[in-house]
Amino acid sequence: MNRFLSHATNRIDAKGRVSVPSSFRGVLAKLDIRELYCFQDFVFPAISAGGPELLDRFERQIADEDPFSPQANEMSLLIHGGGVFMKLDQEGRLMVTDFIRDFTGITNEVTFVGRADHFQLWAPQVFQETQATARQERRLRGLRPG
Amino acid sequence: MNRFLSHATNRIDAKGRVSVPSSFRGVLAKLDIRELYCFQDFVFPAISAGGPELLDRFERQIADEDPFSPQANEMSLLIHGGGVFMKLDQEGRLMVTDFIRDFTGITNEVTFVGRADHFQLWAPQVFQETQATARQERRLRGLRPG
DNA sequence: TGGGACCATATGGGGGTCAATGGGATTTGG
DNA sequence: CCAAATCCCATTGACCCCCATATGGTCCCA
Repeated sequence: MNRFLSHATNRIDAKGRVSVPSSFRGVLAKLDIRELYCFQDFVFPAISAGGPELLDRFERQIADEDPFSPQANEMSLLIHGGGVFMKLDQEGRLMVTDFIRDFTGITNEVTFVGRADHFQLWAPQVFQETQATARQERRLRGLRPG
Repeated sequence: MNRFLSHATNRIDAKGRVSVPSSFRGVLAKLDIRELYCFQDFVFPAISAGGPELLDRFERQIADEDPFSPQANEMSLLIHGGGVFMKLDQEGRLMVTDFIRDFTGITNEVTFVGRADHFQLWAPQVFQETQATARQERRLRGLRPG
């Protein structure tokens, strides 16, 4: 598989680490991603993680604007100030830093959620509720496929 | 890493010093920056800090305009009158002067914010709020990439 | 078909290394 | 000569390499 799919919840250990699901690590290996660009999502209280080209894409978007404009300044505040590169340890674990905890509300467990070209880190209960809400809204709009 | 990313909050000690995050110091070393050019940001209540070439870039921009124009005059007022050079001590700490405190509202703690080619000093709560607002505006503009 | 060998993943923790912080001692500048 | 800035060292705590254990699943063979 070459994209991130499904979701799984893992425990954070006493040192603040959590295992990234094996299937996600497999995708990372296949895409040759050794360092994760992680940023605070613009819409949900979740951390999004993907390859460095994700940041490149954002920066190209900034470069298309006047570099001194408030909009460019604001965008940089989010993708640079709200983003960071992280690495997995040898066992494929990730440190759950305050950068992640403060923004997501994660405490003891992490729900990993596949999003095709990247994946996200959620507080389990927040993910449950948000997904349920999204499903509900979709049903109300009558856009449910199938 | 060769650019300033992410954010971190450090305490100001009894002598008014604060540690610059290790990752930022690493970038400074890699870019061979020994002296910081610090200036009052044009958009946000934050101090921006980077290498001397930052000032050079601003001055070149002034030089491209009519030197007696109001715009050039105004720009000089900001980058010269609102700027200063600073150095880190041996442990990588920075004196938090009134120049910094008055403009940012910083008192006990400093949030360091990466901005790719420079970094900023914010009052922690002001940063939180400004970033949240930026995220909100981005959402309203419907410009979410990805 | 049931038991057991084998394997992969998740989890736990020891111990070294490095960064953040605190504070005494010394120097510098007005 | 005094106050502030800087140097230097000690302490604490966080992170990371490395190895051990737990847990659950699959495959093979009797």
